[in-house]
Amino acid sequence: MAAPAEPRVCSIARTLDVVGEKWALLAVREVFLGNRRFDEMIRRTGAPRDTLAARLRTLVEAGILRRHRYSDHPQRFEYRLTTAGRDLYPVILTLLRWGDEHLAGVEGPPLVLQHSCGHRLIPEVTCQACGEVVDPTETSRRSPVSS
Amino acid sequence: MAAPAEPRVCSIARTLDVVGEKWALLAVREVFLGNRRFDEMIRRTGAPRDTLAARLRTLVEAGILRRHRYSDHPQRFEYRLTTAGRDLYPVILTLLRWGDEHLAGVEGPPLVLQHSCGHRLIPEVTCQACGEVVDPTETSRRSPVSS
DNA sequence: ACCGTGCGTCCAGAATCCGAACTGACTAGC
DNA sequence: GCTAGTCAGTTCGGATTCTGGACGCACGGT
Repeated sequence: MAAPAEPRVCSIARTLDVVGEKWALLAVREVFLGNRRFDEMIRRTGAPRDTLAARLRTLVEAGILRRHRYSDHPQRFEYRLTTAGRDLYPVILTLLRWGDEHLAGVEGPPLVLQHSCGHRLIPEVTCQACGEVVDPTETSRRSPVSS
Repeated sequence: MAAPAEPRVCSIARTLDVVGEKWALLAVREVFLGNRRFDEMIRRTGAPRDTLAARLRTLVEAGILRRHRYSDHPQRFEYRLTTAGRDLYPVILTLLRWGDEHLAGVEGPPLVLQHSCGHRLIPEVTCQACGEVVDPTETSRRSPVSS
């Protein structure tokens, strides 16, 4: 009986289950940029209202966003990042960088970030232990749990 | 005439147009892990064959994967990363890390990577200019193109 | 000739996404 | 008071996309 080798259990897959749906990360992007309200997100992302509403629900359920009431009488909510949501910043940044490098038109990157050190922010992924920039050829797998 | 404020032009959105579809990044993950063949990817990702075939096509069109013939007579192809594809490694790593931190079960991360420096790889996103770990509170927007 | 493997395609149904219109609770202007 | 406008969604029918299962085809081994 040939082992069916069921789908790899993996944090990448699990993360994509949560933020991999269309518009999810764009909603998170908007919150990072300070646009926390529904209609503003609709305008800035171009998502259908319906879809955005569904996405925000799942992001709240997943603990990435938090619904915060900013008006009582017409009940109005805005969406804020939780700690887990803020931890998505590296994901956003690496996506941004890839797009800047591989899809930027002649006009260059449409959104440029500035780091507090005074320079333009160019995000790099480094090894926490040694600080070196990480390259696929310099990493290997380490004894997984067996399966 | 209220400005409709059309969707933000943004490298994140553009990147997601290319790799944001379901299964796309899992296919790329498999190639990073060395599984370059169709059936192997099917087994390891759990994607439907049809969907994977479509995804591989778009990834090839997008210049992320390259089809490489490894057998002539039964024409057989495997999928290899292009330079642009290898540049997705940071995206994969940040997704992995987020999942490890926020979705790992009691068993801990199912996939552990080792860096050539000898330590377990824990990827961090740092500023190319100053080397500091990047925090959302320490970045700001820099003169966008106007819109 | 027959079975198994590798790499897909084809198909029909299910799930999801889409845009536009609508609701409901207000606020601002006249 | 009446009309407009804003905000945060929901509802709706139609368009897309995903899904799993069956099928096709070219081998290779026995």
